[in-house]
Formats: sequence, structure tokens, C-alpha cells
Amino acid sequence: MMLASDTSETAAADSGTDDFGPRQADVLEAALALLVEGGDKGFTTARLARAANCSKESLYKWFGDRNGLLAAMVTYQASKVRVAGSLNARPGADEFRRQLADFARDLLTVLSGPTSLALNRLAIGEAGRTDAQLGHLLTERGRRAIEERAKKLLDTGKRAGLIRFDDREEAFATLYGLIVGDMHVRMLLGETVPALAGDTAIGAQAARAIEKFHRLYAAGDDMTTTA
Amino acid sequence: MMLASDTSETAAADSGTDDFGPRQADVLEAALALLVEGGDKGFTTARLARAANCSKESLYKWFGDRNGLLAAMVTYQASKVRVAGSLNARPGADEFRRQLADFARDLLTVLSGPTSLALNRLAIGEAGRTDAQLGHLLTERGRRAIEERAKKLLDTGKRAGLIRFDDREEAFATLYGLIVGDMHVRMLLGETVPALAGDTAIGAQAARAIEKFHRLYAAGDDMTTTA
DNA sequence: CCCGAACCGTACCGTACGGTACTTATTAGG
DNA sequence: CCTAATAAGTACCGTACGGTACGGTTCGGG
Repeated sequence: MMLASDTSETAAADSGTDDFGPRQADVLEAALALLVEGGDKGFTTARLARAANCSKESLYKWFGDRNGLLAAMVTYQASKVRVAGSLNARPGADEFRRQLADFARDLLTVLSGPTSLALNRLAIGEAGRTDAQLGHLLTERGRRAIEERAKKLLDTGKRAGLIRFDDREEAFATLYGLIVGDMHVRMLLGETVPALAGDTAIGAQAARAIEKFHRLYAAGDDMTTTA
Repeated sequence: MMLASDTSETAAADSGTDDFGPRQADVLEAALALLVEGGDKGFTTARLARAANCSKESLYKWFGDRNGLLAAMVTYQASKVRVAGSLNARPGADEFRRQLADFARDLLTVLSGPTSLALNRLAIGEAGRTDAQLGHLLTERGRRAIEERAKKLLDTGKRAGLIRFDDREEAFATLYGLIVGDMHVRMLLGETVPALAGDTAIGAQAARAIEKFHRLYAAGDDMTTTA
């Protein structure tokens, strides 16, 4: 179903405060806002201290290091964007299709969110160096949840006899590719992708992708029964 | 067909010297190597001057600015990786399928190349700021060629009555998504994607993708492709 | 042979950042 | 009222980078 909004958490004491106190959560909120606004270039400890009304010394006491701060930002944001999804164990054909479309819409919404884009840009910019623990953390905390939900969805569809596949990994990769395509990279590069401008465009893109996925993986009849 | 190898150009005076003299080409070669090795953090003008045996002053005389240098690196690399592809105007079914598979393999090979990854990381890291001309340049000089080739390929297939589609843009997006999926982003994040480790793995991935694309867009099949 | 252009190597400058130390203010507990 | 802890604010330090300036060297043309 719905997912936590990516923008405008002013109070921000709803979730994600599991591992960080409320003060730290506020600081991390300001840090994310700063990162979204200015990229990693505009994100400095001094600026964050000024923006969050805290001292640099506190930053280093709480997060140890700049990398620790970035890691905390990743885990904080990941804990805030929990994708739930309805999990009917025995859905009908239409309901299953709707669940797939919901998943596609949620995925596109998350990936196109400014905070997600900023964090991915940061991790990608830091990848390819010796340390390279940020990208791994991002995939671990961010992608895993989506992958889990998708694979659970695929399993239920298969168990219900609605779709058919041998390799679950490949099915997921196909689903992901049909939904996202190259739009993620294009957005990461700063392009404004028209197919993701607004909720209706996202819904249309999701519907197209799920339609194709259904044509590829529908069980039983060759095609949708309309033919 | 084949494409210019992404690695190990020691002489490197074969192509890409159209807009840059041989000395500048050597410097750009060293710059790309430096960027591949250390990311944008390890890429500094002083290090490049030392690696390329030139002076910083020459760098600034030739390329004007650090951004100019990066832009020159992008255009230089783009000019070096020309994707050609065979262009038979009236291919048979098997040949067309082979052309599609060749395209898929070339695409995956280019995207997984270390230089491409390093440049994309750089452009993505610089995106989201006010200037943001590097990502645009990268898509313009790098992606356009691939998109052109793919669309030409799709048109020939449609003209030959082998595939059927209404929206060429959507068909291309589907093709791209089936081929690449999320592997590009995962590689950008530093992950080693098993489906792209080695030529045989790339070929297998390309074959899987083209097989699915064929199932979606093959003409004459009873599955109607209209959305 | 000389001149000028190109260029290498290096030294230099200003700035900005990560990280640390120090001073002050607030708060809680005895 | 005193003390200890926490944290804001600021000043500070070392470093590293982008960009510039300068002396020395090579090389081609007149």
C-alpha cells in the first residue's frame, strides 16, 4: 500500500528514532535536508552544525566520524521508508495484479524521491574507493527490503497459480527492469524523467510495466484471457 | 559487432584524437586511468600532472578549468567508444535476433567497463548541484549513440515485419530495462554483479533479455502487443 | 646561432574542510 | 548552593586542493 512520505517530515519523531535519540534524529533530519539541497559538496560538518543548532563537537561525539554520520543518515532514512505492502496469502488474479502494480508504484515513488536520490548519489560518488562501505550499506538497508517484498509477492503469485517461473532471481530482475528501466540512472544523473513527473505518470508507468510482466510470466493460458 | 575495448589503451592514438592533440590525448588517458583507480577523490590536478608528466599550468592552459578537464575526459572517452553495430536493412528473423543480442552484449560490456563506471560515478556525484552540466554531457555524448543504434535496430525490425510496436520510445525503454535491469546501479554502487562477470555471463544475460523482448514484441504471434 | 614559443617542474597562495580544544550556559542531583 | 554532566558556540590546527606564478629546458624557424 502506501509508504512513508519522503518529503516534509518536520516533526520526524514517528519512526527511525529506534537507534537515535530525538535530538540525533533532528540532526539527521537536518543533515538529510542539507544533503538533498547541496549534494555532498554542500554537506559539511560546519554547515550541519549551524543548520541543526548543534556543535561540531557533539556531531563527532554522537557519530564518531564523517563516515559514521553518513552511515547514520543512511540507516535513519532506511528505517523511515518502510515499504509494507499488503500480503494476502491467497489473492485472486485481479488482486494479485493490483498488488504488483502497487509494488511498482511504491518502487518508483521511492526511487524518485529526492532523499533517496541524494543518498544514492552520495554512495555512488564514494564507491570505487578502498573503503566503499557506504554503497554496501545502502543496498543492505534500502534495497533488501524492496527485494524481500517483491520476492514474497512473486512467491505468493506462484503458489496461487497465477504466475509461473523457475528462477525467482531472474523473475525479480525482470520485474525490476520492466518497472524501473534506465530511469533511475537518468534521475541520478540529474535528468528530469517525464514518465515519473507526478503520481499519475508514475501510475501509468507502473501499469505498463506490470502489464508486460504479466504477459511474460502469466501461468496457464498463453495470455490474458481477453485474447 | 565489436566495440572499442575499454581497458588497456597504452598507445591510445587510434581514435578520440579528433578534437585533442596527441599530447592532450595522452593526458586524458592518464586522467581516465587516475579516475578509474581512485575515483574523483583521488583525481586531483597535481596527481594528474605527476602521472602524465606534464605541468599543472599546461593542464589549465589546455582545458581551462577542472570542469573543462572533466568535460574533455567525457567527450574523449565517448569518442573512443563508438558503438557501430551491423546495419542490414532487411534482416531475416535469425539475423535480426542476433543483431539484438549483439546490441545487448555491447550495451552490457560498455556499461560494465571500469571507465564508464568511473565517469558515471563522477557525473552522478556532481549532479544535484547548481551547475550540473557534466551529467547532461554524459547522457548527450554517451547515451545518445546507444539510443540511436537501438532505435534504428527497432525500426528495421518493424519494417521487416519481425517485431511490432506502436510507441518506439516505450519499446526501447522495455528493451533497455530487460537488458540492464538494476545491474547498472548496483555496479555503480560498487557491487560486483555475478551476471556480468566475464563474457560468457554477459552473453547469457543478453540472450535471456532478448528472448523476453522477443516474447513481448514478436510480430505474428497471437499475443497482441498494443497497450 | 639566436629567438620565441611551448612546456615541465616546483614553489606558492588562498581557501575550505575534517577534526580538536576550550569556554560558557543550562540542567539535574545531592 | 555546589557539583557534575551535557552541549552550544567559537576559535583553532593541519592538511589538501584548485589555481597561479616563475625559473629552467627543449625545440623549431629564421
